Amino acid sequence: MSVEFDQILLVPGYRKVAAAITARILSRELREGDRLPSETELARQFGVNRSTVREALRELESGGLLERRPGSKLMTVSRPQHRAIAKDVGRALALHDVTFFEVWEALTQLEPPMAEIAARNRTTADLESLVAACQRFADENAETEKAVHHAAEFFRCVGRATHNQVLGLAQEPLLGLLEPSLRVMIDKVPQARSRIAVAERRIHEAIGKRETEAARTWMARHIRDFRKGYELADIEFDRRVG
Amino acid sequence: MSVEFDQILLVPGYRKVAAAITARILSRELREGDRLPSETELARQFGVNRSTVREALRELESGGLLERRPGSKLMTVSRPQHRAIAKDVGRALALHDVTFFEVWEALTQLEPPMAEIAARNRTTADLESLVAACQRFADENAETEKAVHHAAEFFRCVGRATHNQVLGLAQEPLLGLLEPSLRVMIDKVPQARSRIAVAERRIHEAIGKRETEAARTWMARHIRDFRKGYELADIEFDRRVG
DNA sequence: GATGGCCTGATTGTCGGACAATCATACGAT
DNA sequence: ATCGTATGATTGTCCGACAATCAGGCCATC
Repeated sequence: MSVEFDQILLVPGYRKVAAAITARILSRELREGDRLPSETELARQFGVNRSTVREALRELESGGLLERRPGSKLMTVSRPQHRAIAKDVGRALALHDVTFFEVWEALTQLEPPMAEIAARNRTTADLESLVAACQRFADENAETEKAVHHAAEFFRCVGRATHNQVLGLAQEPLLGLLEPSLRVMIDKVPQARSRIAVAERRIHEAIGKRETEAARTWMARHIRDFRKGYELADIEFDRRVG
Repeated sequence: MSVEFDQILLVPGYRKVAAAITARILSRELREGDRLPSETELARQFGVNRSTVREALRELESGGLLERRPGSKLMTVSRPQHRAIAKDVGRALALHDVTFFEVWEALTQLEPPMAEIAARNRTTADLESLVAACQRFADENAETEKAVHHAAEFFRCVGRATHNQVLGLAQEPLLGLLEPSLRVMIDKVPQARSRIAVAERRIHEAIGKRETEAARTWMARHIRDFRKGYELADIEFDRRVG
């Protein structure tokens, strides 16, 4: 007869403290903008040393659950912003040796439906920011850095226009990986800038007129163009990003 | 004439240390499995106190870049695992008051293409684990908890079968949110279990025969069924998840 | 030779106390 | 009302300390 014991795990104090505060935030007892007690006070309440509290705070801080308003020492509860989350995800993907192809394939699947949904759900304000983003790309695409940034920003506007936070967030890490990919391609392909500008215009026009099918189609074409760009720039498709 | 100064930001030491180590990991100087020097040694190298190093380590640890093999004190470099990342993302979405509908809509857009890609790229091993997951759901769905878990696990198998890490990771937070949604629905809808079982079988059969269109279609139906389930269970669609 | 016991040094988790720099706020001077 | 100043609170960093645990070597036992 074989006796087996469960692994006994001893959780360090700083993680217990972090878990306790996290639970309070998730249960909404602590709401966004609420100020956390001082470190000394927390140490007193939890009955641990201030150093232990500080280690716990670093965990929450890097998870985005706490933040400090610029130029202030007080820590306030915050909802993790999409960009911050995306940074972590993008980093993870880069470390997993994600290839250009994988990023492109994901964009292929994700973006056209998003354009369609955006065409259905966009508000007037969405449309305005979409047009503005398109305009910014058209106006300031001389510097590689600005061009890349504005191209990604256009996608973000589409994402917001879907009014679906899940889709918006799912897209974000992709854009984080698209930027470096685009950076190495855009200057090698002379016609890239104009093609992007045209595609963006078609897309925002379709979204503006609520033409769902047209929006999807032009977005699909837009993404296909990226692939062509990579081929023209002679970038191997199984090269890893980042 | 207006003079404007950039905001001067003083970065605390623990964040500089964290950034320095992170950079080493992202540049692959530190590779997965490498053991980090001891805290005392790091403190010596960076010329800061051990407490400062520890706060930095907590940041990296919660970001998944460092981990401790169970029952060991040594910290080793690690690539953030998908599940860990997804936990953060799911938490963020929950705090942003994501609704059932948003999760469902995202699944609607994401899963059918994934099934199609899986049908194209799956290996024999993928198919085996897919069949096994399907079987596990069919066999052990009496307990709510197990049923929910196995249902999500089936999606994960499909995700792995796509051989696209980006898609697999994008899907993960959705599953994290699907589980609680499914948990409140599955026991209220008598026919839910059998419908899920049937859909899973159709999907894995299509993937097995590499019938891309059939895989997509059945997956789409599978997701549509979830929506019907919510309606039957009388769950308001704009209720927030979590 | 394999196993287990024992010792030693290294490492982590936690603690207490300390201090400079900065922030928040109230008070007073101009 | 605006600007300085004083005061207390808070954070960032440091130092030193110690128990608990881990890693590895040594040795006796079987």
